[in-house]
Amino acid sequence: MQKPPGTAADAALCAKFNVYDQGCPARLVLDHLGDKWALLVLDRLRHGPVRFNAIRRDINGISQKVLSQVLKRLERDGMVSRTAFATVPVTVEYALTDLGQTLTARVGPLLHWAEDNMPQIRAAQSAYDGRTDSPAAA
Amino acid sequence: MQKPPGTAADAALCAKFNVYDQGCPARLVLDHLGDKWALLVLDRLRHGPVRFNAIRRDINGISQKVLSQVLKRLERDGMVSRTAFATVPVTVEYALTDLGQTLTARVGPLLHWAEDNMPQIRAAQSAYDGRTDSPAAA
DNA sequence: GAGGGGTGGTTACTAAAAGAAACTAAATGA
DNA sequence: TCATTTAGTTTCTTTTAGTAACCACCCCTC
Repeated sequence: MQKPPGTAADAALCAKFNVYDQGCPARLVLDHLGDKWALLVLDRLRHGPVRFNAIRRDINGISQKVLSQVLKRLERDGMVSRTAFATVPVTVEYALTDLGQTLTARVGPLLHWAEDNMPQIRAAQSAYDGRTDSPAAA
Repeated sequence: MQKPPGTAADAALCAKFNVYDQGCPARLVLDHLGDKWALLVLDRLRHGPVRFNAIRRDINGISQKVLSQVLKRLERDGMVSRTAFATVPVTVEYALTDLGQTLTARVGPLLHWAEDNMPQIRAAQSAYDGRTDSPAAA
């Protein structure tokens, strides 16, 4: 056993910008960002404008309802623009705004990280599940 | 009105690593990453080891249950290490693993982005809510 | 020696969200 | 005539998230 850790004084490091605070506006944005679908949608739009059903087909498993909700939220937050074309049937195109592009630049690395580190994650999971004291080892 | 957009050919750009695919292992990780609490916990651990109740106090609004679940998941995925000390009462310390640190390096910018771009987001929300055709303008 | 507080959780209950499937409506193609 | 396309909405069911209470353990004060 190691010796007990230092208890306090590190909380001060998180005082400048309180994403940790419930009332902080940044927390409201995080609520939208902390959503796997939103992350995927943002990344899907990275290469240019995409139509509703194209996104739906590409992001395997997303429902129409959720996609509709996510897009509406992202549009409201100014990250995505919605453009309707007078075709028949109507064509709706979603694209990243300038703001959305600066965000997506930070979302991409996160998604790539998951892809690049799958072996380590898999190994960690196996090790964890194989541990005698793990909940998985019943 | 603009002219209709190009329909296909852009789907191929997303073919190399399919985070978009339901079965893809990276998608499973994304399911954990796409969680506001996980993002906050990872960021909270950035400055060094922290104890359970310290995280709980700092991350305003998180419940014990959720924190417990998130930490367990992050530990299983090999991003966080859990160390119990033989103090009384028992002290449990959570810290980022090397893997977790490479991830947190990408999570931080995302959180900072939210903090830095709040004015733009607020403005976009006001503009959206004030639009005559917006759902908020009933 | 009876409370009050701190440690790190788990368990039950409930409120909110996600997911599946059907439906809208107008027009095109078979 | 019927299926398909467009972009969604509506309804219903299942899953998840969150709230609150409780557990055991020990220290300290009163």
